[in-house]
Amino acid sequence: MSEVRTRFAPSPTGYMHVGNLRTALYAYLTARHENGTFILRIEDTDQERLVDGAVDIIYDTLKENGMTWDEGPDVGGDYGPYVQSERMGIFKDYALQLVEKGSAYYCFCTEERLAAVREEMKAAGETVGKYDGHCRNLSKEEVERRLAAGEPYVIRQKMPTEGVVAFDDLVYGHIEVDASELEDQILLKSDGMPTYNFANVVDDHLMKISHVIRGNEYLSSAPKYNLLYEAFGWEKPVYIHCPPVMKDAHSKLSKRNGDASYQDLVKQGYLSAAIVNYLLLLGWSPKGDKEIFTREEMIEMWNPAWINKSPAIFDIQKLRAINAGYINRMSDEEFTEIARPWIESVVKSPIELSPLVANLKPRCEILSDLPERVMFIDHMNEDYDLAFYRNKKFKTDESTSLTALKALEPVLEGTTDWTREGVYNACAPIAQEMGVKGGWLLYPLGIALAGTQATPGGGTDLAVVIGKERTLERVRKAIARLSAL
RNA sequence: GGCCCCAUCGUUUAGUCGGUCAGGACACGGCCCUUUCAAGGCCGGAAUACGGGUUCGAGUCCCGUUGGGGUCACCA
Repeated sequence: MSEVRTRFAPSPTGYMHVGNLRTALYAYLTARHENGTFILRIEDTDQERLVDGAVDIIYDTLKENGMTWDEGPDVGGDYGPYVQSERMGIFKDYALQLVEKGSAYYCFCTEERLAAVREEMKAAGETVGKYDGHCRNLSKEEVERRLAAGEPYVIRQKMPTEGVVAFDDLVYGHIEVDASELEDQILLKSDGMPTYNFANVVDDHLMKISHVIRGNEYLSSAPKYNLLYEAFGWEKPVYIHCPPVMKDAHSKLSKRNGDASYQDLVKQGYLSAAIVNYLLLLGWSPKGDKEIFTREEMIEMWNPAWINKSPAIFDIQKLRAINAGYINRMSDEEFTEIARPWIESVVKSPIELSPLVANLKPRCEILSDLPERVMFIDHMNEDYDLAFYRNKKFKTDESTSLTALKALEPVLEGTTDWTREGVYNACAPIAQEMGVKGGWLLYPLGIALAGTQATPGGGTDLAVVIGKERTLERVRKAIARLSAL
């Protein structure tokens, strides 16, 4: 079996949207699973839509996700150049070869004539569409004469007039289309440049691409591609068309609509590994029930035949859950490292992060959840609602909380071992002495220290984090407010 | 509109050659645990778009209907 070579061929037109990234992932995995070659080709022939810096975004995104390419613009390779705009010289010869073989022909029709024909058809109530084949059977002599006269021309692919054209797709199976449906599409434009369809086929062949992996918007043009391979006598690739990633049931996820791109998600605090893991599962599923995988596991189990046929809606909730899964699996050290900048964006006073980590990790699904959770450390809302002290489960209210805090205050003041264990061991026995549950005593402490009901830890945990001085200060303020009721 | 493709819980999916209560995950609800909130554990509600066939038996095969997507450029 010949070598597996796949390519990711994006247009550098802006940010990387997640559908694109998924296609890249699938192409990457297909190559790696077979110990093949993964190629990056930049398709920048649409100068109108080029965006500065977009190529770097492609490089960075792929690199961030460990999707390294073996051949590409920056690393070279035996089949370059890998930037399409640098390959423009090679296509005319291939188009002429096709004319030579009778599979393509010169067309001298002007845009005006084409427009007129379209108008006529419209007027006659016919379906407007295909080129009418006006130049399909020009004599050799006439072609020679008009070329010599310098008339502008394009080269069109000559489609069969009858029968069916078929191709096989790894996910969609055998697809047949009536030859009469196919248009004599332009291969070489009047400026001598190839159309995308033509350049793509020629490039894929020259780069020895064995598996063509792309979005299923190309499904309808696949028969034409196949015909091209046949006309040249080239070996056809395995086609793998992927269904689109949808924003909702009706529209695709797209950057034009301002939908979240990969970069946006990262900015929002999603881990790139989690994003990729989620994308892997969007439209594809492995054998067992497992959902979180290392890159090695992905490569090992990958099978493109398991790609789904129908569109899949991007579900941010599920991404959140996968992200939370990744965070939970991190070591405290790893988590601390990535969480630090998010925490320090709102906590300026020097604090010991370690007592927080164990409590923060399971409470944070995405990193941007962090700031609001630790905000209270430096900026507590002093006017918090005293009704927060009411808790059904612990049978507390403003009055019992005042009692609890008054009991805790001297104990806290007398505690010298200001550690998790030290503070808890000092406070917990009070509950026993008073004959109450731990929650009755300590729930109010959390409210007094944070001014909110959702905190990254219990009352004594918070005390340790904000330090003895602030703890006493806040407890006394709480006692004052509650006494004033 | 022509052509092509698709159709299982709200979402994402499993269901390989038709044959065990249609399984998992997310979300949702409940319970347990508990110094808050989470996390975790347990339990629960939730789907084969519709109509016809074929068959002893269909989510699975066939036809139709409906719904949705894609594509019909000297764009990529």
